[in-house]
Amino acid sequence: MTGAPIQDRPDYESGVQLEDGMELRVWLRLLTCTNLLDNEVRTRLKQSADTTLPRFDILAQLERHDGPMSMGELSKRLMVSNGNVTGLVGRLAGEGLVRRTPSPDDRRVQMVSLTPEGSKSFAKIADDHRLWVGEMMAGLTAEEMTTLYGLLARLKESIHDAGRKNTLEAAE
Amino acid sequence: MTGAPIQDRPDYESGVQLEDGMELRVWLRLLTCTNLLDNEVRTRLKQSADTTLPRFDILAQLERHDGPMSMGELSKRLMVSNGNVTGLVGRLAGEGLVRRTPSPDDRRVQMVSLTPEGSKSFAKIADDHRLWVGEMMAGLTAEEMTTLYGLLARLKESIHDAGRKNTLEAAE
DNA sequence: TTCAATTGTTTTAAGCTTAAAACATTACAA
DNA sequence: TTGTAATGTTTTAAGCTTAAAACAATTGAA
Repeated sequence: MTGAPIQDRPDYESGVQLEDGMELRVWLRLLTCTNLLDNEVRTRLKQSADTTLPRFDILAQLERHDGPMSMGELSKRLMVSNGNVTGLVGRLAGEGLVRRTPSPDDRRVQMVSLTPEGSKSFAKIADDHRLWVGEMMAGLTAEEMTTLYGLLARLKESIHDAGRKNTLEAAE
Repeated sequence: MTGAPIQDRPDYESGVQLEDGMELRVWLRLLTCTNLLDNEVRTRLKQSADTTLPRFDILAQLERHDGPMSMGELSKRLMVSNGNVTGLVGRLAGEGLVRRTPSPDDRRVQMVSLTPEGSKSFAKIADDHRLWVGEMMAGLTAEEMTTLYGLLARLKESIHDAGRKNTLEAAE
């Protein structure tokens, strides 16, 4: 045998101890929810389009952007390393979803753009994606979603503040 | 140059479109928050203990568990593949934090346990970890955390329901 | 003009992750 | 008892990810 496929997802909450503080518990539950959703999306992406989230993210950026985009621009927008983009775009090009062309202005630069197939493929996947996320949130009322949205904004700020403080300390 | 180190984190919200529904927006914000926190933790883990989250998770499981644990048990608890555990435990053993011993009862089974250094290392890291998470949530009031905790529970249920429905459909 | 610094990209080495195949051992049915 | 099925683990092939090094081209200061 080969061990059960990892369809079910890490539920970090299973390890919560009595003495753990509220912060840790909120964090672990946040992680659990995100993993559940994230992995559900990845699984369906694989099943229904035989693709991956990073590939989809690249297509999404290209679709949004008007006209071709350089590797560096892609890397910045997606906030992943240059080398990462090199690999992903290479694979997408191999699948015919994306095209690479040297920039006429600067011979260092590679411009990337969607092929017609890439564009078509993205449209279908994006629709599905929206549908899936909608399904998975169907259990929340509009009000709950609004509240959650607001609380997450507060959390985002809080994390940013902590990160900033940490950076300053490290610079001392 | 080598491209900026990826300290800052994917902020998927930057790509949100006007026509995107509330569900998608909540999802992207959730993803952003989790990535921020997750990556902050990973960065600090690397800085302060030169280790990684998966390694830490293994140590945590072993610490919680009373006595040695088999590879398969570890794999089940952490909900990662067997092969993954093989690699992680191998690296931790190389660092002297963990020990592998063949089970006396069943010659297929490898038992894993913390070494004294592993135990000591874990204790320190766990303290730091708790501290970091506390810091990053410091901007939320106790009430906000409670509300968030509750909403995430609802979301978790909702995702589970959707996943179940999907599985049933697939089985048709 | 020339050459050193800067900028854009790719390559490399390493770790994490999975699914599937391979291997080793145990359990159990005939 | 014997051999097949089941179980526990490792190996393999592939993709994602990063940081750092290498490479290529451009910019700009002497």
